[in-house]
Amino acid sequence: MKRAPLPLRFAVVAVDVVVFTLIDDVLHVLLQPHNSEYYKGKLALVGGIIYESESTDEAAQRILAQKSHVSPDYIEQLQTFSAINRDKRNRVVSVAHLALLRNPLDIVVPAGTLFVPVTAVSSLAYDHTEMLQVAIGRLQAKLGYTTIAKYLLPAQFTLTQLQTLYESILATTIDKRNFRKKILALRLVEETGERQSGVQNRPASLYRFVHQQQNDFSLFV
Amino acid sequence: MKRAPLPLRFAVVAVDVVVFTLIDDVLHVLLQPHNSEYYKGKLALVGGIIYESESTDEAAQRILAQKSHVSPDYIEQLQTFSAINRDKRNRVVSVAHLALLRNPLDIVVPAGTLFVPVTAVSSLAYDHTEMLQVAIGRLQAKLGYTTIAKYLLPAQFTLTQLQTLYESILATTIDKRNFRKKILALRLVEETGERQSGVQNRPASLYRFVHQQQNDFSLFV
DNA sequence: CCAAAAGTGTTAAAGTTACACCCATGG
DNA sequence: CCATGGGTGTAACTTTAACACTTTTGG
Repeated sequence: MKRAPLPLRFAVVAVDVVVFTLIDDVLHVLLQPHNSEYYKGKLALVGGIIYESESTDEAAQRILAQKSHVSPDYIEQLQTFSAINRDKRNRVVSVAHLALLRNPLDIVVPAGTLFVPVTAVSSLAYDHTEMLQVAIGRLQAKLGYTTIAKYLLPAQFTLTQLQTLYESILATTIDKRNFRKKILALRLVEETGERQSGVQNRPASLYRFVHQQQNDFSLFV
Repeated sequence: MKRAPLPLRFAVVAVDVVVFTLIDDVLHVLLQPHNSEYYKGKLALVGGIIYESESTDEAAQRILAQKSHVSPDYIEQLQTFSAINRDKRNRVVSVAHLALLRNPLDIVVPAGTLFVPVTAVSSLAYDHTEMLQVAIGRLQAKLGYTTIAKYLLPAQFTLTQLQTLYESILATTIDKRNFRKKILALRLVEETGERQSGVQNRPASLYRFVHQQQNDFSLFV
């Protein structure tokens, strides 16, 4: 009779965070040089081991702050990655998170840490390339039925900024008139009464997201 | 200066599985009496500790087979639950899974284990009530844009069976003509050429799901 | 012939798509 | 006055929603 394998009593539970932000209307992800002997020369998502005293969401926040000085405007759990050899050193089960950051340029990140356009990311350490793919898919999907975009824009923004965000992240183009009709008809945003200044063309009206959470519409058919 | 807390070196990583199945067109969930000193008298989802040699998905399959003799037709990861006191005995991080089972009546489950209509479930052990809620929400959402329903129906089924499945799980009613038009227009299913037998009314045509995965339509606006 | 469920079409309303020009501002 | 991006309406088409009767079978 075969002996049953042992329960995994000493699992390392980690979190990894895919932090997205917009720089010049282009989606960037926060990356760091990994600090292990393997995967030499590769970049990795920001991640680390959870403490006894915190949930994975709390761990994600803490690790982001400690390792990258980033304090995201939004965070949610993405998916747990548990392939046996996903980390070549130990058995590590990692809970991946998706985070969004509004003002990347206000942050002084540690040396080596950087924001990379997602289209320019080549292969990352561990299974982080897969995590990034899952995160991009999730962000794209959620743009369609939530107001998650608000965590990538300033408190006040123009409808053109909002449209450009959608076009950039979804890699499509959208008709300006139809986009504005839809967004306004759904009452996702409201005018602040203010307008742009310091532009050398007609200043656009500034909008804000309406406060109550709105997570059940459908922007694209 | 305050000492930093210790990394969690001895986390227990568990899986819990929400197994859904249809019995008499009603959604049921697989439950077992828990076997810990706490939560006396409460039912719990099927769950257990992962092995060193398996991913969480593999663990979910194994634990289901061992503890409930169930071999599901579909399984996916749902969400990871990591609140510090979610298990009163130890720090346990649990990766919840959603599973679907086609033929519950073919299975002889162990004594105590049972399928309970989801509407009849009261409070479960641990955070399993929350897991069940998340699972129901996920299943409902996925009915709208995937062919996940196929894992709850026999290989051949009538359009009425399919519609009843939707109505039952979504707790709505649907117009028969509109439902059939939509399902057929999307080419989600095709006629097998066979018909019902042994019914004392006009026998319905039997359909099967078209093979290729279809995960990007929208059934309900 | 009766009971039971299967199967089928049309119309009005709503929503979506495609498309082009004038407006306001700063320099 | 020019360059730049802001802002706006309509018509064709597609999709959705509402609605009731005839058909086929077994008993």
